[in-house]
Amino acid sequence: MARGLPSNAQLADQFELLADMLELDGADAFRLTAYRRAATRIRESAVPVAQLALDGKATRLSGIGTTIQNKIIEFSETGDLSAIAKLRDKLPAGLVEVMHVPGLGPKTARKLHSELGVQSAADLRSAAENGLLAGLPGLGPKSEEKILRALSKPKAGVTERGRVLLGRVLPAVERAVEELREHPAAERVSEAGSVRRRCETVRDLDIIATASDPSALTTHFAALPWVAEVVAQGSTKATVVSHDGLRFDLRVVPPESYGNLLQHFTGSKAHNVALREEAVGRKLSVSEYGVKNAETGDVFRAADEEELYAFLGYEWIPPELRENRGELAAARDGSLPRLVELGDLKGDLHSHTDWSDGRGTLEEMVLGARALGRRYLAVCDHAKRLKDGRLERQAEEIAALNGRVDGIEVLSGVEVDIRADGSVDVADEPLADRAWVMASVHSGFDKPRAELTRRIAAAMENPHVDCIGHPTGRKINRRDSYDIDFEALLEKAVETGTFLEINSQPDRLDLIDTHARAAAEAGVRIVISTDAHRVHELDYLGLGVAQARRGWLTADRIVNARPWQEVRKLMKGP
DNA sequence: GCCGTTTTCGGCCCGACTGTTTTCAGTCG
Repeated sequence: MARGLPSNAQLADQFELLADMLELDGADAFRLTAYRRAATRIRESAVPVAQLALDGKATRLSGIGTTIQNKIIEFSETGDLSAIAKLRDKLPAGLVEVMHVPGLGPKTARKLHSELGVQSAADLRSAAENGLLAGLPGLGPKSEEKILRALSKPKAGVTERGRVLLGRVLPAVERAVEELREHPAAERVSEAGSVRRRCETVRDLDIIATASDPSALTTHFAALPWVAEVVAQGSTKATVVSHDGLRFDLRVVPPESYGNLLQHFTGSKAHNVALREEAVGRKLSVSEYGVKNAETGDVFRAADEEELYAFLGYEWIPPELRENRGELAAARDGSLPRLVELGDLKGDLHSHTDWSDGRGTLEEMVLGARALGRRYLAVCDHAKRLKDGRLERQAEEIAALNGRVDGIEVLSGVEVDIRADGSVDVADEPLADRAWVMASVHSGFDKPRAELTRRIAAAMENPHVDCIGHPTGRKINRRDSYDIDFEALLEKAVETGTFLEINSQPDRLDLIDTHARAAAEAGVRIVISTDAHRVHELDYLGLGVAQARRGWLTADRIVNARPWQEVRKLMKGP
């Protein structure tokens, strides 16, 4: 892999900047859409798009044609885009931040520039404070006030603040849906929005319902015991905030268009836009209220999403796939994957106990796993905490536990550290005695790409290492992935027969969806495991399954969708 | 700028809300 190429994120940022500046310049709106769509495609790609472009293969990604491919090459080789440089001569660079102030857009930003000479957010603030805005055509005192309010909020709308981990909100939204279903006026109730798509973080929680008495349901909702604040409440819509700061939106909709509305409010936006674009080609106009035939004027309303997708010529698409990453084409030709489900998983291959940094005892963890229906549990305490014979003593205790606990098999696993030189912190012989070995990087995250890649590849070469734990090391909202040549590691994983983990911890979910998909396509087998450190964390497995589903994974790619005896056959030879 | 179940040219999602307007432009999701 060539060194010093721009990352996908850097490329995506360039094209978004280019689109913003073109928009300020008054360019054709469809060009902007094209650049923004390409930016998304690049950002979500699991492989380095700069390299793809240099190889002439970036045009294989939908939304990237030769013009954009050439711009990727230009940026990769020169570190700059002449198209952006040209626009910088025409427009002050600070105008982009003006345009991003909530409530403002390109047109208003341009007007502020031409009429008042505003060149930056700072200029905008002083213009507003001096009362200069209200005098402009199209703007009034309310706009001025709104702009000042937006500017006083530090970086509103730019940061990831306000997004909450899926693992935190999922129990809350499931409880809310349950409580609504219990009400006599409720008919159908479903989560919607990003939580239904199982995005790793979400902002608001959307719920869609039908009811015999809509206002009775919204009233019931606003009065639930966990509600701290009722932001808005009408007969068909209510917005509330829970005591722990989660914002819920309930919409009660007519039963005959429940399918249209649930589909619309589940999104994603990109999925809906693509769906509607495809429909336009067949003279159908799709909205949340129905599908209108442009020629006959007939409106099709769907009580179910299945009917809606079928009417438009698709299989029903699982919400986790609705990100405009090829699901529409697959649903049209009947080639959607049959996604893995929580019920497919037979065991959990990564857990900790109080032998290392876990909080539960060996027995508590095992009984907890059994209670959740797991048929096996690998205990993978950190090797560095199992020195001086403790590794062997734990194995004896695990054997004893297997003797007296029925219904679950306890595997004597271990989690070893991958050292800087790629070796692991347990010698071959004791490692060979363990039934299951996870190897993870726990230090030196900021080392250069080549070094980290070599390091993990070396661990994969170890004949006792079965699976790489949390392969990219990211922590959501806290730490980026470490810099690795992911493609090279996929090749190495296939070559050595090493599995990769989807770690189900709410702030890890590592591999992420796009990486997991690329791994499976490359032929790598995936382990979905909890990395549980306490009994209740054994329940996180569903989060890992959700991430796997977002990565298009089927049960046959998942190692622990098999009984332990079959897993052993997939593992590296003795 | 991209793309092809009608297209290599001529299209490109849809509706609500806001603030400013007397019929609409801009912004947002």
